[in-house]
Amino acid sequence: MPDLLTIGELSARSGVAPSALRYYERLGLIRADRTGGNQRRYARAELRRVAFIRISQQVGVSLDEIREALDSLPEARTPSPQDWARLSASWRSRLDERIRLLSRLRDDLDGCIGCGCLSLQRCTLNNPEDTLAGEGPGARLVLPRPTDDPTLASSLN
Amino acid sequence: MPDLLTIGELSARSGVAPSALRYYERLGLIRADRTGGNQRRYARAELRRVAFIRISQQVGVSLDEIREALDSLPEARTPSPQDWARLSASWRSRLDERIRLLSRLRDDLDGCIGCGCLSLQRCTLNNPEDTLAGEGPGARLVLPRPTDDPTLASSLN
DNA sequence: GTGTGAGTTGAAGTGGACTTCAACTCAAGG
DNA sequence: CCTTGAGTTGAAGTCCACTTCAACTCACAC
Repeated sequence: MPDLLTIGELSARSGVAPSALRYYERLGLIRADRTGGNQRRYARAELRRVAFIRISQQVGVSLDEIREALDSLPEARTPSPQDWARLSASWRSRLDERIRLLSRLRDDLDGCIGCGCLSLQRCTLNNPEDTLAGEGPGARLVLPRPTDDPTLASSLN
Repeated sequence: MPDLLTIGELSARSGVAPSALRYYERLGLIRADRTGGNQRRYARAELRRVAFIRISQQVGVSLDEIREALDSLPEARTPSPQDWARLSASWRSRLDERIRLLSRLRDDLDGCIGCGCLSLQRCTLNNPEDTLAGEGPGARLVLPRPTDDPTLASSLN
């Protein structure tokens, strides 16, 4: 019934390096039982956690946020399919947003390639939310990572 | 005709911090003239470079690769719209690939949420290239970042 | 029992992309 | 002229997600 996995087995089955698994454990993302000789033994359920972690990273979520999400799982019992579904659904909007952003970038890039502007001068890239037209003339860059500068303005050429 | 920008101006117009602009310069991504007093003065064309850098980062390209791309621009003359178009087009397939991956993740996640498996047990997440079915029974994770482990196998439950 | 490959630890190192700091110098308005 | 905000430098620091290392110990097939 237990059927525990060694760190090497979990690593092989998840595609995550043992060192990374130990790291995840230190961060409180996964847990392991120990043998008498202090070696880790993972319940099969941990495989799901590792899967969730890797998927979440793909969506662009930090390990810290992933930990928070995993903390919301019931401790008493093995998480149910519904528990996992709830967690997965919680990333859905971020995934949508990320896809939307990249698709837009692609479209804009196509447009820019067509006209050769690329400079973001006229294309929608300038106005991430399409709502900044009032703040002075000209272009504004998309801010990929958190940047807190709302005072950008003016044209490129 | 020159109409040069100070680092503060370039920062404001690009949304990139001055420290980052200096960093880009150290890496050879952008360049600046100097005043008699050793202050940077940027030609307007640098704004395009910064735009290209930020767009490229969005696509998931490292600064090192961006530098290589920028190095392919003509040094003698100000890059033409065609030059920029060529560079932008060079990221297009990476952008497509990234979008494809995320879209697929979304679809799979939807499926998993529906069935509650999330564990990647049966869904396509397991087989990134749809071609690994022969290598032993069971699941395989998508490998988001370079991982060189082709020996993963077995089921999740 | 012994050899070997797998596992253990804490500490330190890596790489990417910047930011912060201290100690200065410049540029421009009043 | 003088003040003040903007700019300069190199070195060091930060954050994230790990990896590497040395020095051991375990587990298990023979």
